Amino acid sequence: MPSGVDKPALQVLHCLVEHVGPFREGEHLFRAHEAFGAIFAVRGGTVKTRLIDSLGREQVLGFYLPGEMVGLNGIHPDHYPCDAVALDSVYLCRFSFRALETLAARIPGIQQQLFRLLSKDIGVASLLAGDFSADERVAAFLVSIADRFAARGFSTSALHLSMPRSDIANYLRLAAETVSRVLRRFQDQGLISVAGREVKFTAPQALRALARNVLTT
Amino acid sequence: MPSGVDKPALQVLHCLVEHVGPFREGEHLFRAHEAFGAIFAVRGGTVKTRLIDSLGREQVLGFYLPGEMVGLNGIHPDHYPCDAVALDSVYLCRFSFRALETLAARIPGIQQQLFRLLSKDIGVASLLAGDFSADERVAAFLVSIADRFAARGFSTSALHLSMPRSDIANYLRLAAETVSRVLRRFQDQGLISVAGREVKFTAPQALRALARNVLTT
DNA sequence: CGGCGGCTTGAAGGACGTCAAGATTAGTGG
DNA sequence: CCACTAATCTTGACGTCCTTCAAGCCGCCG
Repeated sequence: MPSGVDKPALQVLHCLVEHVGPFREGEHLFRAHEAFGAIFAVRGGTVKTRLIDSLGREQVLGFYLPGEMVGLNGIHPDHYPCDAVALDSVYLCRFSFRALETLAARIPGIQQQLFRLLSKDIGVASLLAGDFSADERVAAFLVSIADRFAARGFSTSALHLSMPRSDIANYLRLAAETVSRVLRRFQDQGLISVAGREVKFTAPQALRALARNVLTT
Repeated sequence: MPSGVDKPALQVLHCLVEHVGPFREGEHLFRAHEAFGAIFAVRGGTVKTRLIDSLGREQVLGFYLPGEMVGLNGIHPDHYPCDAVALDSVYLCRFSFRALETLAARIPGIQQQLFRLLSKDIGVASLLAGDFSADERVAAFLVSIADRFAARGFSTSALHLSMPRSDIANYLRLAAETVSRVLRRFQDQGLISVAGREVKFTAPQALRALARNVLTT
């Protein structure tokens, strides 16, 4: 996770880490309003975060792939601001935040890294914030997932979506039918090839061009 | 600003504070990509933050009223991620961030406060993130501005919008014409009374009911 | 095999954007 | 004090993108 942390610091870190899992599809890592106690690094599987509003409607906030951190946004009010749900079999590293925080006071690298991760989460919301077309949103979503997998060494030409269309649609603030139609059109245009949740990139440049407006904002 | 900071700490703070201004309408507090050096507290006037994308289009990110902090989101990459522009005559307190950061290492209250302010900025984006109707967005905008003024002791029944319709529309991801139409309809429905940039709240409960879905997310 | 949930596809309707033209206001100089 | 200009704001007509509603399809598991 941190690049600028020396060896003794890493050894202290190991004391804080706890391997947990597996969580099965639909199980909760934590729930909204629970006391904030830890942040999690995904080792395997996929996690979605979501919020249920007063009318019972779900709002998908984000997806977390292997190598990414979940739960950071609970720091402020000392309780988690959303649910975290496993989308398939999920394995995690659990970091006790109390210990991490006191550690941060002693090792400047840690504190900076926390600030960095926090700030990064602010920027991610921009995928939703702008007034983008359905095409741009879906393209940006695919590119974003692909890039994050690629950063962890997975294939760059194909990927598996572990979430249903309805979750993608909800996350992108579109109707599930619209996502379906856009994927179909992308396939007809030769940009991708879709079979259920398996996606192959046949014209990655064109897809990236569509996504550019969204992701560079 | 901080409630849990004792008196000697406040005295140190005074050394970091520098009164600046006035900035006139259209003047920049800072610009995107500039080196990050300070955060600002608004003493008087209104500030908007915005981003100009590669195609030259403006994206309004937020408005800052007296008593609020601008520039926090520049912490991570060590340069400001957006422009900050005065909407009228603006007076500020300038906090050198380097000094603030070293101070934070010694006084735990400060560090917590910084984390708190950072996390708060994450949540604000939710006004834009959801798929809300134009009515809900405009209502939420008005309520949000009114509440923030109220928190500083200003009138709760009326307010002055210091930004043009186009900025409101851009911020809410709507067309300026739509904002105009919604305000007109709100007035026809007896919710508010609009005269240019002056807004009176004639049925605050009803307006708040409209905004609820947006703000409680 | 039969049912169920997720995915796809089509048709109709609505919400908002765009375009274009006025109305109002503020600011400026005579 | 008044006329003139230039933004800003409003209002209307029309088009478009996306949602909604409804039905059919596919794969999976009992």
